[in-house]
Amino acid sequence: MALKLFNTLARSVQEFAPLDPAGKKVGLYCCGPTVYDFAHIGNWRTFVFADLVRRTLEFSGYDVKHVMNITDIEDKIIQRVRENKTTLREFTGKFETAFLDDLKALNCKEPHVKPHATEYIAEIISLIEKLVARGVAYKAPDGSVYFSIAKYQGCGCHYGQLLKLNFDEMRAGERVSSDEYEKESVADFALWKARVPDDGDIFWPSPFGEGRPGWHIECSAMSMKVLGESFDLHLGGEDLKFPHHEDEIAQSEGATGKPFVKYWLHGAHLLVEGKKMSKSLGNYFTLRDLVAKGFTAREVRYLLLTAHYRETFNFTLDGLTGAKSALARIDECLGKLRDIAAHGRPESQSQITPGEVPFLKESVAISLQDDLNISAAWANVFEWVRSVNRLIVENKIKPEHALYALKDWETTDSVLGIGANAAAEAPTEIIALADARTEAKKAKDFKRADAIRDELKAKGWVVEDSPKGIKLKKL
RNA sequence: GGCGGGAUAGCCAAGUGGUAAGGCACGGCUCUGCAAAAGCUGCAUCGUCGGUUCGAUUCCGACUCUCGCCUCCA
Repeated sequence: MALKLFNTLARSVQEFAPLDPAGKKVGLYCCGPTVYDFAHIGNWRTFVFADLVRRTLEFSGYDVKHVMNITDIEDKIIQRVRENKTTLREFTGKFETAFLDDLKALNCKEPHVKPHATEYIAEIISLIEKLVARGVAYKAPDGSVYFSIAKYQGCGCHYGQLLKLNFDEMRAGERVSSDEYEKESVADFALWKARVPDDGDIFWPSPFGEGRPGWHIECSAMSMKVLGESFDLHLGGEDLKFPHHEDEIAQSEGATGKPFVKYWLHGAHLLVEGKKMSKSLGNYFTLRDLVAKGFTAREVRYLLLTAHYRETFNFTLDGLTGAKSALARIDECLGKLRDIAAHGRPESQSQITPGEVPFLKESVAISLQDDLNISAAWANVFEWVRSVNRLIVENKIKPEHALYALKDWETTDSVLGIGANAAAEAPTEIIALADARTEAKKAKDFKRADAIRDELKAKGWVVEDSPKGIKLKKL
């Protein structure tokens, strides 16, 4: 079964076929962060989605080159650099580091290439020159360079590939009033922004005069430089369809005359507690905020991965608590398998073959190949967990079966990226208490045993009895 | 105003023209000294109104509500 993905260009689910004639190499570009602040949970949904796309491609056997840009020059950045009386590099460096730390905490695979806009000024300038030479860009009286949509369309190019555009019906008035630049047409967008006093020392020389790149041009310049003039996949949040991605297409195809990207994938936004996230509503969370509330990045990743990427997802704190329980169910099952694999169960008399332990990786692969149906994939996982638990109860899992099941899980998890729970080592004080409880139990002093159990719970540890002894788990 | 998504149990969320996956929460049973974990088990006719059909939650239309883009935005 082949991988199928929803291509915004076609507005439909299509079978994925890479540009590579050998059908092996895949170029993947995802619009990265603009580093002016800590990324919020909505941003993370998109990056976790991108990670799932990459992992699914790799799981399907493709050799993926994953590129994610870091936008380190932009209006808001300049404004904040000025407000904070710092330097561009220092300011953006801080948030880039935080971003990459969080990305790692969420177990997102690191992109192979992370180009910075400020390191691609030369490529950006040469791309703009190409557009000017082809007559689809012009220099305005204010010194900025704009992309002319009319000229572009005049060349027979199609502007509006990702969505239906109707300029007559658009709220053009608002655009004009909010725009301070001297464009020929309201729909035109800046490729190069002329230096203004507020920019301070943040500018670069260019054949068009001192200034800085516009917002969209960096992605065209960097993606084509790293992945070629035509590449396979370009991802981003749904809000980027227009104008950002549409403008990227125009700039790129306007310069090269070649198709820019074969498949465009867009991730939907999320709501938090049923409402649009906003700082004033108090439902605006960064990953750090959630960690401070006692949740783990692993739980956040799981929760972000419970819904289909094209559906608006309602992210809630209750949902995170539920994620903790759901993960514990998986961890519990894996822990039992590890115990069996490690110690064996000599009393097991069953003559089952490994084939009786259900396969997981195939069913998950099939679910994900259907336009990343992650919800169905989790259903596969939990059905597997129940089957395995049942076999364990029935004493039908031998060490070799457990090893086999764990291997199957490991392969499956290479695409889910949930990983193992960081099993906390109990401190000696806790172990001593647990031992005291065991002694009390032996003496049939259950009152004391229960009191110790409550004490352990108050200290954040749960003690479970089993035929093989006690087990301590961190709450 | 233009364009595009949604509305499925207490919550989150898949899916299908033939009476609805999975997770969380909740109830019952088994196991347990009691728990926990685990197993078994119970819990929805899919926003409203029409239409097509032998039959619709699934297709079509209308309506209501809701979210997004059109302006910086994941």
